[in-house]
Amino acid sequence: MADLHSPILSWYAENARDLPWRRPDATPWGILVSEIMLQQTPVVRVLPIWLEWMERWPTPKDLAAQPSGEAVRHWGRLGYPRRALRLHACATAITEEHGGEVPSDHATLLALPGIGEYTAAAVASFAFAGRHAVLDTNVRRVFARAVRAEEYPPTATSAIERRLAESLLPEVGAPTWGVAVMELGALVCTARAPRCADCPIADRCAWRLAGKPPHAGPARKGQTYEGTDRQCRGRLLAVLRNAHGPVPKEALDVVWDDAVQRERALDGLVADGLTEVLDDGTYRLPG
DNA sequence: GAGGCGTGGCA
DNA sequence: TTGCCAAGCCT
Repeated sequence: MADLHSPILSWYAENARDLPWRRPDATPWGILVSEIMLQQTPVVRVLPIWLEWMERWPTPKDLAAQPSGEAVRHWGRLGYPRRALRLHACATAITEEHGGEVPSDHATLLALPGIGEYTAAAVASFAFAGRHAVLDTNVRRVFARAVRAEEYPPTATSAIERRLAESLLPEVGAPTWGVAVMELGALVCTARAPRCADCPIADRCAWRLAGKPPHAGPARKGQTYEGTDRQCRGRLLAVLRNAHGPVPKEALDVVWDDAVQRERALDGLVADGLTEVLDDGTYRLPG
């Protein structure tokens, strides 16, 4: 395989976006928050929320001092609000068990709520200059195409992908390499309409050289949303976010017609810790 | 390992 | 218009 490092690193030096969590003054906490917010969520939607969080809660201790419901409220419409809850739990664990400092060790990060394999590697790498393979959807797609001549990576991350990513990890400069490949996947080697004309490794991309064969395996399942419990939960939680105190149940009833589904969704929100029922039967974000 | 979990923009 | 997709994690 022809070398990928030089062209990708050169491309990144010229084309990297100026994102606040990539600047030299970004703290490990800021980087951790950005990684959680960016899970399944585009940069443009994360930016304003991240800036607000950093001003409001510049350290883990600041967030831990607030009720978890405040994290959910200021999550806004980022989606997957359980992430806000887990970030709050993260802040509490960091404050109580790690002296208020974000851990630098991959295994310790992995043990924190809401932090999985990818996020642990990303924080250890980007915040602490650790040498870890960061395998997110962008990196997996770039390698699937450039090396394996496949349009898309498999559904679940495989051992083969991990070995490949680790074998490509430079001895020096692993963090920049990781973010560079991610950026290439995000801006050029995109899922739907890759901009091969702008790609620094187009001349050696196995998938392009093979004539860009379309994805062969089983169709990748798309997720429906209209009419699901998820949509219902989103509407219910939006009511609680926008209220500044407890709301009567009637205020929730009006946002979803199907009573059976509505009750199920509401019970789910309570079970997940995203909603609290008070003694008088009103609802609010966790206080 | 498959399914659940929000939201909005774009091809 | 409507699926598809976006720096995943947890059960």
